[in-house]
Amino acid sequence: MNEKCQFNRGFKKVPTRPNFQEIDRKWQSIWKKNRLLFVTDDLRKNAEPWVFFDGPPGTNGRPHIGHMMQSALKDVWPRFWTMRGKRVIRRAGWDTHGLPVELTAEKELNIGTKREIESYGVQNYINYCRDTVFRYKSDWENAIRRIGREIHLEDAYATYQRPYIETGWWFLKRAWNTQLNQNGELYYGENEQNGFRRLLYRADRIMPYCCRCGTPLSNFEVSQGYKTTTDITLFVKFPLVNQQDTFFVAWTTTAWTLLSNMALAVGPEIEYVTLLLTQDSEVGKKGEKLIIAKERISSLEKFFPNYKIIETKLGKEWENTPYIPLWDWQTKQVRNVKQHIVVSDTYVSTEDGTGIVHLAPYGEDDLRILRKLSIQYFLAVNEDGIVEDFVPEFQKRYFKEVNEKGDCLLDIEILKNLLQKGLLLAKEKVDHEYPFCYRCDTPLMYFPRKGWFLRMSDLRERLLQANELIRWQPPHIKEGRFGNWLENVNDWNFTRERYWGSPLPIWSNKRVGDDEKFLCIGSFEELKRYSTTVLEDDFDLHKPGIDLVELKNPYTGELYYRENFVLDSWFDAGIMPWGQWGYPYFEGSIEKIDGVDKQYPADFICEAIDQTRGWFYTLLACSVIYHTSVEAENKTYPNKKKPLPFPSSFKNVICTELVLDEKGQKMSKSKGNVVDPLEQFEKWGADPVRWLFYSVNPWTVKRFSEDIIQEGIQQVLLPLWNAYVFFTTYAEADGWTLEKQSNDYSTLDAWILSRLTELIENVTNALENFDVARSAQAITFFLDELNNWYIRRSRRRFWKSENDIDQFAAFTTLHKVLVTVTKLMAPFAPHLSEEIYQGLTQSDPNQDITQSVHLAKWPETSDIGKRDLELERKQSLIRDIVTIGHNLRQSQNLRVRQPLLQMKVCHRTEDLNAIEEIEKNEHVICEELNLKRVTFHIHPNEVVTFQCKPNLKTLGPRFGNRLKEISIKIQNLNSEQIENALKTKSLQIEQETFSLDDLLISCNAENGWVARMEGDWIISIQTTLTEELLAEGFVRELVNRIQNARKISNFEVSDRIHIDLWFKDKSVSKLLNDPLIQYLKRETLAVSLDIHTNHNIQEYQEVSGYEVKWAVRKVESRRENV
RNA sequence: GGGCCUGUAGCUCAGUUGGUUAGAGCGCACGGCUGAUAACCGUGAGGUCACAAGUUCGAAUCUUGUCAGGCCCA
Repeated sequence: MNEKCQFNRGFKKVPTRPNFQEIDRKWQSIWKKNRLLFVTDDLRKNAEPWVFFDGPPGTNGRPHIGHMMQSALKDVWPRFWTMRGKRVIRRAGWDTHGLPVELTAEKELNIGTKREIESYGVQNYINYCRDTVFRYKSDWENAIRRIGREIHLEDAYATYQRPYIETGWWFLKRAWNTQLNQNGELYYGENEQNGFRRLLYRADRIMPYCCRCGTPLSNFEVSQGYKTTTDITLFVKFPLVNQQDTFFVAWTTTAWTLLSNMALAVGPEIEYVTLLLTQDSEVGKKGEKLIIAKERISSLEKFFPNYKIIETKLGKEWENTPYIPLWDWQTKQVRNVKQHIVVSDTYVSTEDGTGIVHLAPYGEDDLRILRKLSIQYFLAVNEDGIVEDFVPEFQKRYFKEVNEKGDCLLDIEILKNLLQKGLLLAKEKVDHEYPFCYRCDTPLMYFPRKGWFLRMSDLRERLLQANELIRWQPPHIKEGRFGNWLENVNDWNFTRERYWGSPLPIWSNKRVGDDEKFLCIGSFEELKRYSTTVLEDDFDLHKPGIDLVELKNPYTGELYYRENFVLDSWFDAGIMPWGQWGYPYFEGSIEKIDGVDKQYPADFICEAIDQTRGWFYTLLACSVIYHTSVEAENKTYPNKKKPLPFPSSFKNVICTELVLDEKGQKMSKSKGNVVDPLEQFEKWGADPVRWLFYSVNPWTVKRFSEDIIQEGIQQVLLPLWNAYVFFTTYAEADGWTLEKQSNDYSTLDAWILSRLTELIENVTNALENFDVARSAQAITFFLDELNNWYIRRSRRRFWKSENDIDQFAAFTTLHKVLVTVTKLMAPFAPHLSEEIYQGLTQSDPNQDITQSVHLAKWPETSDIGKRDLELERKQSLIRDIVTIGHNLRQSQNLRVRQPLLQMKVCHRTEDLNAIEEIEKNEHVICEELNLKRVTFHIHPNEVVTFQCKPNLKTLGPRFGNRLKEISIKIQNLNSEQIENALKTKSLQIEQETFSLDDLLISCNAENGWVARMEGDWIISIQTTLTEELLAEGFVRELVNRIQNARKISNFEVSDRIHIDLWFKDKSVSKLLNDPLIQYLKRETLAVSLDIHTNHNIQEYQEVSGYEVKWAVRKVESRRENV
């Protein structure tokens, strides 16, 4: 035993049932008082690092049970690797910026629009946000502590702190300096290289925008405000240039966007037909030609009853065809001539409309195509929703102005205007889902807004390559959800037009067009250098202060003004590997020990699956950018080469799934089925709740059910505790101490130690592979074997007997097993493991915290010895035989307390080795099955006779009408022939060969016996009961009754008793001969026994068919008497 | 509409490159054990492995399709 034994005080019996909550509190306070985590850090100061990143949770709500699953899982591997000697820095972090915080603040301040925020005062608003941030922090800390997660909370990083923000600036400056050309070549430097473009750029992007609130909305906000509305949709005729009376027909659900029509889009491979109208109608005069997609004809025919198709062309053949704008002022608004032409793009479909799409800069795809083709555009409706003055027909109108009937007035007027010009083919009212502002119910407008982007699409290949280096659990995420996302990755718009966030460190000279220049600032020091005003060292980098900072180019003297954005809080999260240390500027406490280079990349992260597009993605994106920037630097400055970082900032990741309620429903406040984690910890204790999360794969959707918690207690935690109670009970009773060890192991000892070796292998292996459920299963299975075979079988060895050495060996074995198991369980059930481990090692963590199980060396197989597979196989043979024996007893209704004379055992292939092995364990079988003896036989005919029936299912198809004849032959086989067939596994009758499948073999025992063939074993048990056997059975029943009486009377296991017995039928006492009386007394620790013959008692109870009454009482305990 | 996942006993889930009769726990029924355990053990009942087709000597497992549920995205 390598555990340090502080002083040998002997073992103390422990309560039969553990109080999990009390154990939690006890150890949490000891760990805290003795600074376990700090001591751990100190001990592992020079050890090889194993890196864990804690994804920063947002602190704008209370932690729920799903977060607790995260905590439970995140806690396992740092503990495991610490025990294996690695240095694992465990530092918590908080995600403190972003919209959720602002929404909380807005709600509480009862403001909602940017204008309201401005009038409340941006500084006040920022202060308020900062205060809300830590509103829930203590709830989080309590929950994390309560579950027993070991992590530095007192030293948590927070994304709003200056060092973290500065890391973001450092990072963006690197992205700014990193430049790529079309061949994928890299350059690194402040000045833009010819033909290269920066990873960082500004562009327009379509945002859902509320023109009343003056705010773009996030996807989440948009999804809350969908409503069904009725809109007028128009089929509009766009006349072709130089082709009289020929029109493209496009369909739109937002008439007002026609004012900004820039182009028409067709699908390149879609077929378009030109229809000739052969009759005047509402849609047009006879002779007019209309171009629509061929597939749409059937749905549009209703508008033009008489037509013929005169031409069919593919979309791409129409490319670049010019058309006449709907209003002539439209041409004047842009300098570029390239507009009002047909373009082709694969996003066009023929599912609705005409297969021709009108493009205006109010849609994501529209803008993408316009930008791709360098088509300049103008906005006829501004961000306030007002039509610009250059539109003479509708100037100053609001785009969603409605009348009493709810019709949109602007749309109607546009309709009328087009009708007048003969450019309207048809109109339809359509119900569809349209997003409204969830705050003020204003219809949203998709509006192009400026924003800053990271050029992720150019880094797609690098992202995919980095992903190759990651091990995903479950594995399908890698190629599936995450891989697909990377394949289709778009540039990352990482800026927001909000207030509470890290500020974008970019300043602009605010000139128009190509003359606009930017300065990207990489640190506070750099900011001070360029600033026109003096910045104090405690200057807050947040808005609004930062907005007021003006920069001056020292060479040109030109002034620069801040780009008014804050950073996406996902960006904050993505730079966490560097941000948590304030890299490269900040020198803090832990990070001095070793910098970011050793704490990168993470060996392990673990978050919920919804992070695929969240933290998992931004972490990878940032690490790829960083990796690329270092590569670019090395290319540009070959003399100063830096080591290339790992392309991904994490190597292994577990994606956890949702935790549902007991019925499989999503937990939600409105349903009232939310489980409060703290309540659960108080109800069950931390370890039982933790175990729930380990027993099922974390990456499958799981239900939170108290039944399963209870199951874990019953199957794992209580069995472990019970084994511990057993050990301490007898160690105390017999004064066994660690000095009385013996390696003189019995077969059973060797067996359980061999099983223990396997357990170590399995648990270690599973944890190394991030497969927590497998390790939990292995532990569960082992504890069952320990309790229900090893301890049950060895019980008597722990009682005081003449053979001290064997008793010592038993104690030594059980002690070793328990110490090892508690170490293996320490990462899962830290409190219970510590409690038991301390009880077993007799150390005192209050004196020396380094004796904690969490600093123990992780068990290795070599600590125990080699696995003995042969021995394990033999033991399982015995258990098989016992099982068959139980089975046979049951079939004859012979309870185990009734002794039987004999069992015959035979192996049907005459496996002498197996038989010999069983023979050695005859006593075990006798005890388990309450038999007088077991005999072993080589020839089955000594045990049973065989009978055989044909298997008609297999023989039928083979023999057809010969079946009857064959069947008779088979039925007439004698026992020896069948036995022979069993041995050789085939049978020859005349010319036909039969396999064992063709025969339904059964066996019969002689009279007074019952037999069964199971697998290769043939077992027979004698069922005849003699007088002596019945008497013995009766006594064993009495023992049982008296033991129960002892228990009911709460006697100690070592208490000596006196027994009184009364029999209704006085002759019964004759059954009890002296050996049986002695047996009865020995088994019940009775020092005396009276059988009353002279009495008159009514309340008898039936035992084995006899009327009996019994009573017990305690007598002075004198152990040496027994 | 697209992508991914799931569907195995009444319930919760295992099932490892395709390979004997598909497993465990809970629950149920019956029986048993108890000088650690108000606990436990044994036995049994309970499965067309969602459905269909295909590949194969052989499919819960591989392929395709259908159905149902979930998640993400549009």
